[in-house]
Amino acid sequence: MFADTLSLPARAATTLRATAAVPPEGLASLFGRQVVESFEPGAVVVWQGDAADQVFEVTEGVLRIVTVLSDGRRVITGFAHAGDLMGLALRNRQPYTAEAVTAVKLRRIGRRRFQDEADRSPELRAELFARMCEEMAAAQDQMVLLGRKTAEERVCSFLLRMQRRLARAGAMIELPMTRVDMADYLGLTMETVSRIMTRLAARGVIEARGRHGVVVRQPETLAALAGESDEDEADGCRHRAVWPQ
Amino acid sequence: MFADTLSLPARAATTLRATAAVPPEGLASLFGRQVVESFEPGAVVVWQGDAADQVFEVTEGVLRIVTVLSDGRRVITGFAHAGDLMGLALRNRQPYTAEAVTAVKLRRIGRRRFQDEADRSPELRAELFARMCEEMAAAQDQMVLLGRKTAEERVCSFLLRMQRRLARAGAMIELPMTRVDMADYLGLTMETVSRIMTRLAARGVIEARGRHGVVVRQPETLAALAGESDEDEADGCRHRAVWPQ
DNA sequence: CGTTAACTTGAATTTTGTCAATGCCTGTGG
DNA sequence: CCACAGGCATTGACAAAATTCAAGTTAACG
Repeated sequence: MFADTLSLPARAATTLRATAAVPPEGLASLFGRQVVESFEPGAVVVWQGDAADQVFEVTEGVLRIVTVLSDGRRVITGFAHAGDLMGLALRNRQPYTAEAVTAVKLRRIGRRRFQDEADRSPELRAELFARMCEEMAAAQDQMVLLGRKTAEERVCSFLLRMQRRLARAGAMIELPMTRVDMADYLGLTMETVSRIMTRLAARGVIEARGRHGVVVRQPETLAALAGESDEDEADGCRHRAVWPQ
Repeated sequence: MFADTLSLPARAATTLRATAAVPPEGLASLFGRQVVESFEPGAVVVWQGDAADQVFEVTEGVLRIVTVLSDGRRVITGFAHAGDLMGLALRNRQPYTAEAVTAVKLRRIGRRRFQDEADRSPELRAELFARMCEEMAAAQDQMVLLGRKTAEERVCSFLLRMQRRLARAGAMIELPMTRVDMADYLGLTMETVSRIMTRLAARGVIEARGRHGVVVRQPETLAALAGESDEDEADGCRHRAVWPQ
């Protein structure tokens, strides 16, 4: 069953998501039968600590995935856009709160129903597996960003990711979240994010279009500043793994 | 198939790992048939960028999962202990290098073989799913740590995790990795880690036993300093999610 | 028992955070 | 359609946390 999934190229799941509205027996058809729910900006979809007995598919808009420490410090571990799933890592309790950043439409399905369907459909399992791999890869990237990147690199990485997600080079990037959201996602403060955005604009790397719009004027510069030059295939000192015995 | 897995309590997978040496038709029996390979401390098991066509099970010792940025900055995204799997998030290329911290014994299995077995065995799929959920939960925690915790909280969280992993309260914790490894895992410098460890020892919270041994003298203090007081069920302002329509 | 890498400790520096004031979108209501 | 309000964002000055650089120590290994 996993076979088809496992042989996909590393980022293929992204494509998979893009075309998810069409295919026959996977996630799309499963969620397609569910009622669409709507949330106003700021509305909470699930609370940290609640029973985690649902899986969600975002149909429209953007969610923020938030964890709050006891003293109020806030961490955003991710944003969920149209086509993204939430609640895959099924546990008894929600480890985070999910809030609507923009107006959001989504579908939900109960854990039981979801697992029954997964039991039955190899296609669904394959998609599910691909999504989980994708999510783990994203988490990996985020740990690198938070662990070792400078404030500037973090902001540039973020802009780059958003651009890739929206896929149209040269077009305007829509950043629906506030500066505080960006800061809590990047492990910075609002002020630092703001300063860096201003500086990037002053240098002509980006151009601000109101508060939530950005046009990337110098994609190469942005990529260089993001410290993502060659992360994935850096130097030449790489060898095959040794197989002892 | 996922049914049994999905109804496990949030952290049950940890228990699952502990007993993994026994059960009938899951991961253990799959890897049990493979040859055991040995690695010296410092040896590389897989290189970042290599083909990712293997899944590994650590039998003995500790691995560090390392990502290196082009300019040499190093991030450790995790440590793999006995019983842990590596390479679950199958992609075309390894997103990280895995190195032996201590002497390591492990078993490996080819991706193809692994997926065939997963196709066949519901038990294996359930375990696999549980492991992936566990890994995602750990990644989530790490993003919180790296995103918003102070240096002291990071070190204390780390000590606490290590203690939980080794499970015996009051007993000595073995920290096989170097201070640099800890620093690269916690998003700090070696010096900062060292200073904090010294300070904790001076305050009597922990007691150093050589370079790689630590006894926790005041577990409650350590937990408080780790900022993990109630993360998961903080304040009282929590309500059920609203179901519009 | 000596060597050496790993660790500790201290002082200076840097980055980022904090606090506070100002400015500017955006959406509401006149 | 325009004015206004209020949240959101920017900007500046200062403070703090952590890093960097530079010696010293020490533990672990042969």
